[in-house]
Amino acid sequence: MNETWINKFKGLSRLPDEIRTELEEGSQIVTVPAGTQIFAPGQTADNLWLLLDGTVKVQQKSETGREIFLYRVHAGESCVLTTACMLAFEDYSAEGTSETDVTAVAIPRKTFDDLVAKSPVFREFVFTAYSRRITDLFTLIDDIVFQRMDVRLASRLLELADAEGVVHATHAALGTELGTAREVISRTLSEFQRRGWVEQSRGEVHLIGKEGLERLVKTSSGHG
Amino acid sequence: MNETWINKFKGLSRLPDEIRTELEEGSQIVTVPAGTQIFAPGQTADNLWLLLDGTVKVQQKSETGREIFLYRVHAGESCVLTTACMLAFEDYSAEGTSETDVTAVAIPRKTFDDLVAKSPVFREFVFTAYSRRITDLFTLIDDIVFQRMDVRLASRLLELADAEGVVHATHAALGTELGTAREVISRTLSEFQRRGWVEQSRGEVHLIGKEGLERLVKTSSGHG
DNA sequence: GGAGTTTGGTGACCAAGTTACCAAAGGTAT
DNA sequence: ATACCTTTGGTAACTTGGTCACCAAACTCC
Repeated sequence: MNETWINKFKGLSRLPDEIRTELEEGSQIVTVPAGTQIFAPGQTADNLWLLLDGTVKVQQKSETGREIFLYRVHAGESCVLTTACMLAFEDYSAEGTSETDVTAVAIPRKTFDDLVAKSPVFREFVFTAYSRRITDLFTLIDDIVFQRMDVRLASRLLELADAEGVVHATHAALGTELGTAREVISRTLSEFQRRGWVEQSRGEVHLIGKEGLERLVKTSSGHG
Repeated sequence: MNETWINKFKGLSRLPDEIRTELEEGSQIVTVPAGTQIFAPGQTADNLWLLLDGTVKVQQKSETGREIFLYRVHAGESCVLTTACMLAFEDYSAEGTSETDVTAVAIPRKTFDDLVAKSPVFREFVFTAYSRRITDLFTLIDDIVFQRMDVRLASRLLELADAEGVVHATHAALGTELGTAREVISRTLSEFQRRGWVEQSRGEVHLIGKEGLERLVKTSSGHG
C-alpha cells in the first residue's frame, strides 16, 4: 500500500528508487475526520501534507472577525502553506480545515529538508506547488477585483455541485467562500431562482438550469 | 565590492564562507534603467534577482486590459516570482517592471539549484522569501475585501510620499495601485483636500496634513 | 410543545465601480 | 505663436455591492 501513493502525485513519478524509499520510510499516512483544524495561526506545523483523499479549505480570518476563503487543496496536491510556516518560521494568518474526512501523507520537517537537498525532482515538486499557489492567489485577486458577484457565484456553484447538481452550503457559507455578505448571496440566488436556474431549500441549492449559469460564466469571464 | 552585497540580505548573513564564495562567483551584478520590464508572461526567467537598489513593481494584467498592483520588491528583498517561473515552468500572468534604476544580483538557475541543494541557510532564505510573498498576498486580499478605499488610499499615499511629503503619481496610476478606477481616486482625493489633508497639482499630491491621513489609517485598520 | 438557534428574506442606506462626457494643462509641429 | 493632439483631472447619473437592522421560518433540543 505504501508503495503506491507516490504515483498519485504527478511531480513525484520521476523520483529515483532510493529517494522513493526514503520518502516512503520517512513519512507517515494519517487520517483526520472532517472539520479538523490542520493548521492555524500560532500553531507550529511540523509536517508537509500531501493530500491523498478529501479536501482541505484554507481561509483567512481578518482582524474584524470576518473570513475569506483563499483556496481549496484537493487530493493529489500538497498543502504547501504548512511548509511556509515550517521553514520560514513566519507568522501567517491563514488557517486550514478539513472539509471532508482526509487521508494524507505527513512528511516531517527533517525528511522534507533532506529530500529537498538530495533530489532535484523533489525540489521541483515543491517549487511547483509554491508557484501554483501563488498564481492561484493572483487569479483570486483578479477575480475579486474585476469580476461581478453573480458571475463568481455562478461559477462557484458549478464547482461545488455534487453529481446530482446539488450544492450543500448555507448562504452564509457561500458568502465566506466569495468574501462577500450573506445578503448579497441571498439576493443573487433569488435572481438566479427567478431566472429558473436554481431552486433553493434550507442549506441546499439545486442547480436545475446549469446551462444558464454556464452561459453567464462563459460570456463574462475572459474576453466577454 | 563583490564581497559586501551578501550582507544586505539578513537571511544570508549566516552563510558559511565556501557557500558565500560560490554564490558570489556564480552570480552577477546587473543594472537596469527605470521602466524596464524584468519579467513578463511568456518570457523565460533564467535568473533569481536579489535587489540591491531601487524598486520593482509587480502587477497583474487582467484579460479585460485592466491592471492591478500586487506588490513592490524593495532593496534587500528577492524577486521570488521569477523563481516560480524558473523552477516550475508555470505560466503566470504577472509582470515585473523596474520603477527606478535598479541594481540587482542575478543568480542563474544552475547556481540557484546548486545552492538550494547544498546549503540549509540558502534554502531557508528562499523559502522565507516565498512565504513572505504568500502572506503579503493574503494581506492584500484581506485589504481589498475588507478595507475601505479611503483608508487604503491614505495608507498608500503615506507610503509613496517622498521626503518632502509629495507623491508623484497621476490619479490613474494610483487607481492601478489600488485596483480601482481613476474616478474613485479623484473623488477620494477631493474629499481629502476638502479636509485639508492634501493639496493637488497635475501629477502630484502634496501631503500637508499627514496627521489626518495617519489617524484615518490607524482608526480603521486592525480593530478600529 | 416551547425555547433557543440557525438560516434565509427584506428594505433602507452607503460605498464603490461604470459610463459618458467635458475641461484644463501640457506637448509638438509648423 | 497657434492649432492640434494627448494626458490628466472633474463631474453627474446610474448600477452594483456591502452594511445595518430587523423579522420570520425552519430546525434542534429538551
